[in-house]
Amino acid sequence: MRDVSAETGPTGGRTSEALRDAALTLFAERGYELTTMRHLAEAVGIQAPSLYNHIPSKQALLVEITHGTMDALLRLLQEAKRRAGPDPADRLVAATEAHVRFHCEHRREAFIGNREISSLEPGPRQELLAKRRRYEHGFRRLILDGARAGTFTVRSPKLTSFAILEMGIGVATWFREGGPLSVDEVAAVHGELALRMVGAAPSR
Amino acid sequence: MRDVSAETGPTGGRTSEALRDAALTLFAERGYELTTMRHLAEAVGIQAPSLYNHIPSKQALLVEITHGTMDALLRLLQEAKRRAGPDPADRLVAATEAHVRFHCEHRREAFIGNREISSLEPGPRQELLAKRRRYEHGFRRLILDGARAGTFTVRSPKLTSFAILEMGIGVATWFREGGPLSVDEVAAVHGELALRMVGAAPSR
Amino acid sequence: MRDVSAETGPTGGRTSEALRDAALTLFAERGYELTTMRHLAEAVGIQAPSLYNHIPSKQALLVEITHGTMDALLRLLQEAKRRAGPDPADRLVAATEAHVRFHCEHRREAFIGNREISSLEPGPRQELLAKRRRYEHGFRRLILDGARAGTFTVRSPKLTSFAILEMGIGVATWFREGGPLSVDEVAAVHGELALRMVGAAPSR
Amino acid sequence: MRDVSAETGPTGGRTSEALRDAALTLFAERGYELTTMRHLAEAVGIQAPSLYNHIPSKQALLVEITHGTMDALLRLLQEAKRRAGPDPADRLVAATEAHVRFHCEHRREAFIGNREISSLEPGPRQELLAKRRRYEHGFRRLILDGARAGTFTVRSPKLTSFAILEMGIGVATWFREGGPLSVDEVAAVHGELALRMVGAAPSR
DNA sequence: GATGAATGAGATTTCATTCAT
DNA sequence: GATGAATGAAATCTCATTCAT
Repeated sequence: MRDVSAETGPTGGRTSEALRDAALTLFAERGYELTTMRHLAEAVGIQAPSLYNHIPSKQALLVEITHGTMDALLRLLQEAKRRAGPDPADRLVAATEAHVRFHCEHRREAFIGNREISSLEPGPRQELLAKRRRYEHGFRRLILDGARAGTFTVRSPKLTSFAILEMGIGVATWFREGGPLSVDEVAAVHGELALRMVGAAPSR
Repeated sequence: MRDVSAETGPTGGRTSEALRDAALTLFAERGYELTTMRHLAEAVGIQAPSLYNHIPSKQALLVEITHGTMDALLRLLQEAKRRAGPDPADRLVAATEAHVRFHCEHRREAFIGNREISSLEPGPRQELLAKRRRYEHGFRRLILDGARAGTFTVRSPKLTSFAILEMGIGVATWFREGGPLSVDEVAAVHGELALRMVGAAPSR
Repeated sequence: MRDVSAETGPTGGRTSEALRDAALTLFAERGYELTTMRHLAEAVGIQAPSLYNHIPSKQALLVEITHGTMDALLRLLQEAKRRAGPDPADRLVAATEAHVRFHCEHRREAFIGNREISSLEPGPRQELLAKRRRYEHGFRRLILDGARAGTFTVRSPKLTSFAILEMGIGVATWFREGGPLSVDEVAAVHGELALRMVGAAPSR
Repeated sequence: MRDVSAETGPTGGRTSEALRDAALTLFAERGYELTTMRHLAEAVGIQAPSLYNHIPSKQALLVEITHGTMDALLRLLQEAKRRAGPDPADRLVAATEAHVRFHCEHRREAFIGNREISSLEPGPRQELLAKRRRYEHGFRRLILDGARAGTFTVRSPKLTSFAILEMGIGVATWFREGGPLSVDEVAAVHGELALRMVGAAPSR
């Protein structure tokens, strides 16, 4: 499950890890703007200026989190497609489940990646939005492929892929590990919802 | 469609209205924290301190926007139910369409209402979250009613209502008046998606 | 007892009187700087800008209070001397009692007149300090006269007059009408203390 | 004579000391409200925000000064009693002289401690007033003891202790080191005045 | 006499960041 | 790696006062 922070970079010390974790929690809870360097420093047990031994800036921390998250999602999407085989329905379910799973298992990352886009500086923001578009296009292609094959019936592939992604993103808002619903259950429900949305649910 | 700004308060002058509008645009674009009083003042054409002749504080502006929005949604939901008659499918479609319509027509309000919850102070935040829960419960009840009547088949009413709401909320992110899709189209697509999600779509 | 506000000027309306009274109370309680025009306006039941129909500025209000107070004290001192006759002891007692009486009966004025000197602008401040010096010199002369006549024995006429005045000023801090001590009692005690201080107390 | 600044706190650096000194001078001269952080910073030779490396707030600076002063006075009173031995007259003179000495040698502290009470926030203000009451009670007890022993004759112990304290406080207003009167002289005069006030002055 | 709206000046404080140690 | 001190920029908000109505 260390996927996301895999490319953290050179600084892999204890404190650097703790800092990243603190940032995830604090950015998710209070938001990027309201999280101060002092908050982060306190969470790690050092003084604020010492943070600069671990990161170049507060913005860099956000960039790393948001881009790391988006990169992980893109990777997961490719992986799901590869594993799922040729059947359009199988592929859509696999992709949807991977999407939802990530939003359960990396709630904070996902939450930040969606809420704090406007806190990114123009450069990183544009790049992130580009990645998001790539990600969405990946889903839309799945839908279009199924439609062309006659397996899916969709009125608007674009709206449908938006809807599938969006409802998965929403999971990060409320999902709680150890809550009434397991990751598997949520993923399965969303997989079936996606199938229904494209008109390919097994007749009951 | 003036529902949202109905409870703007006593100061109904030209400037007060302009201020509210500026806040909607700026809060939506740059976020609450990054919008300064000076930005708002410039948008209205007065000096920053003069804003305090119209609002007691920046936070009050946010509270009014977020709560006004949530109140409007709650009203719209009741209205949709009343108008739709007794059929569960009709009711769900009406509610979903109203939900989506609002998120198209009041993009800024909806966007702020979802993104800036963490910028609210504890009191108003808790109250807003309570209203959101009430809203979601209203949708879930529609689904439960349809399921009990045998019209709907759902694995998880809760997840399903979450998903329907979430995908509607997402619309506020990308919808653009005058874009390729009209409000009616988006609402219709979402209505059908909702129907499919509860297993009640007309066989094709 | 309207002595103090005798030279209030042309504006003698209901509101103007109420304003002066409110200023006395508020300046005494919160201090000049911490009393805002809004506070004063609220106390009078109008809006802040309307105050300017009654006074030219906040500072003018303070000037009027402080100078009015000091003028009243100077007048009272002359009056006491005139009434007391030629005996040095009688004169000192009469002056001390008048001093103390005023600080009981015009607590707020006296308090402000002493505490807010530094809130006066340079011009009025210097003038007020000059009046205070004149007032003190008046007392010192009483002591010097008694000393020259052999009635009083004092090590330092200056320090003694300072001390007598200062202890009277202190009364404004704690005296409360209707409290355990009457004005007459306080005045009598201070009169005797003054006499003792100059070594002219009746042998007991 | 370093009593007052004894509890300056952790930051004992050059700047912190200079800041405290600047605050004493400026608060005494212009008053707390009219002294800005910028004034303080200029006096110390740094930028205003840098002050917050040394103190948590402007108010904290005032609290430290006023409470430090009152604590010092309470200590000095105990000390004077201890040193003076059992004779009531000796004890009263010792306490009065200590009181006056402090007001000569720590004019700024004493002045601020008396004038800026209303600038304190409610909590610290109440605590300070409580300390002042304790201090006054200490003096009053001296007088009551002497009266009970038959050494003193006083009409009102309360008024008398008020008067003795008040006249000492007044010294802080005008005393100037290097002026015509030395600390010793002023203290001696006040000691004798106190003795006369309680009717215990040596027959001349 | 009163007021709503506006304003210029300014105050305290926060914050990300730098730097010498 | 860590820190205390410092800083420039800036933010929200207060305040006395003005003015047209």
